[in-house]
Amino acid sequence: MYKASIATENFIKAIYKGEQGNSMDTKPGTIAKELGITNAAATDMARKLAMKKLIDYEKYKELKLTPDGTKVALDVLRKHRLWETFLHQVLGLTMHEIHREAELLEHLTSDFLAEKISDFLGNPETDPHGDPIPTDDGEIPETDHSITLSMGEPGNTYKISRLSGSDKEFFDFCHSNKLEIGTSLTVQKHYIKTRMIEIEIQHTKLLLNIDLTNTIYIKKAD
Amino acid sequence: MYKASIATENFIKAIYKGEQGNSMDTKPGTIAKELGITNAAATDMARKLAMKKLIDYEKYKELKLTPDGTKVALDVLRKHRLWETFLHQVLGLTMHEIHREAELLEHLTSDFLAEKISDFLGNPETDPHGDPIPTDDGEIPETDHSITLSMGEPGNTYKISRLSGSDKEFFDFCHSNKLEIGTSLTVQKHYIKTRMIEIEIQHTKLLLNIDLTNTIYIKKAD
DNA sequence: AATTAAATTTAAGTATGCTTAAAAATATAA
DNA sequence: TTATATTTTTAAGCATACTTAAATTTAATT
Ligand SMILES: [Mn+2]
Ligand SMILES: [Mn+2]
Ligand SMILES: [Mn+2]
Ligand SMILES: [Mn+2]
Repeated sequence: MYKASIATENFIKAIYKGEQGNSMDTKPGTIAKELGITNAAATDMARKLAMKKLIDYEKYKELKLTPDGTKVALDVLRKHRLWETFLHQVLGLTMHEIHREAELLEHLTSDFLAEKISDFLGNPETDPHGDPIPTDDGEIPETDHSITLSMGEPGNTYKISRLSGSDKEFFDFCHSNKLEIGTSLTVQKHYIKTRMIEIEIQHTKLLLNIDLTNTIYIKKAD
Repeated sequence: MYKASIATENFIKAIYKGEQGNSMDTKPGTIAKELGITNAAATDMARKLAMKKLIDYEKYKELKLTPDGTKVALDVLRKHRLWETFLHQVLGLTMHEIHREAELLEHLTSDFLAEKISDFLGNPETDPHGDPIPTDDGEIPETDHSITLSMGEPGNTYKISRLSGSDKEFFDFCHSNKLEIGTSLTVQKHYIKTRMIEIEIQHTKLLLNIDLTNTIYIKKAD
């Protein structure tokens, strides 16, 4: 299988993230900001990846992963989430610590080692954030049916299923406001103009920014 | 602290290895062969590292690590050996597997994570090969007093303390000839011309090549 | 629709880490 | 000691992954 460089892997992962979530697109500028590089560098990389058939690239259009590119993304994502699970369960690292370390380790982890970690953990389907772990042949266990909190309907009650942020601030905020995986919440109201959503959780009202609620996933309480 | 690239870390580690063991020097050609690069590339890298004050470099002389360079070497070596110990004890990887994986992971391991691993393992002083693990402030626990098997005196009996090879062949050979850490052996005779050493181990005579005995360390049985 | 703003692309340049080929220095052997 | 072989260095070049600055295209405003 094609082995990409660290820069390439991070770039492709960023495109994948943009293709999936609703919080981000796959325009070069968006990818550039995500990775902390200039727009020029992103365009440059896009041209190179297009030549390697990892993305489809038309000038001034959004970047799109090819099947080969998607395979690279899922491979790295699998290793990322296996490391997060492992570091959390075995070494007891916190939510943002596991992400920070996995962001590095994911790039120098052999398929062999990934399998060993997966076996050790009992081949888990989700990581500690609730994100699904792709299988070694690039399938995503999407028995999930969760939606982002941004999509929650007013009046309905849900359980939090995924916290897909990455930095310390995000997890600190979630923790101090009882936004934890498994906790129930009721969506109250959408404020379109101010891009806020009002929820009630643990008898407390919260007004959350859409950018935040895009990274929080919920599931109908069964 | 200065963060070196992967290529730089491997290069400096190779110099360190040459400075320590008796099996290798630190001439550019030797380092190049060790790393699988050309002599030209090694000279090139030597010039760059000299500018960064990580090595002392005089043309046509051996490469010598500065104190800063040695610090880099010990930092990477610490992470390498912590990973080897961890992967062996927790995931049950074999001797050559742990080396292969640690050779990669060592470069993308934060000081933070290294400490977590060390703590988890109870701050071990040696890795599964018997090699000492440098401390986080760059000390090597050399309470060891072991010598290479090449230095063993005829008639004396020793215990094997370290197996410092790295590839599968090496460990397969050691295993099938009972060359394991802790096993006793008696040095019989040195053959200078043919560069062989005769030993007796588990009632079996073995004739070993000097290149091999340079990577096997022994200690006077106490 | 025309103007302005923002995003994207191109161009030129830099640092890293390699390569091959040729030149220079050192080591080995006759 | 001189010739030969080996090692080391220099030189030129290439791919990756970035930068800044300028040109171009697209998007947003008036
Ligand atoms: Mn993560
Ligand atoms: Mn990463
Ligand atoms: Mn090793
Ligand atoms: Mn390495």
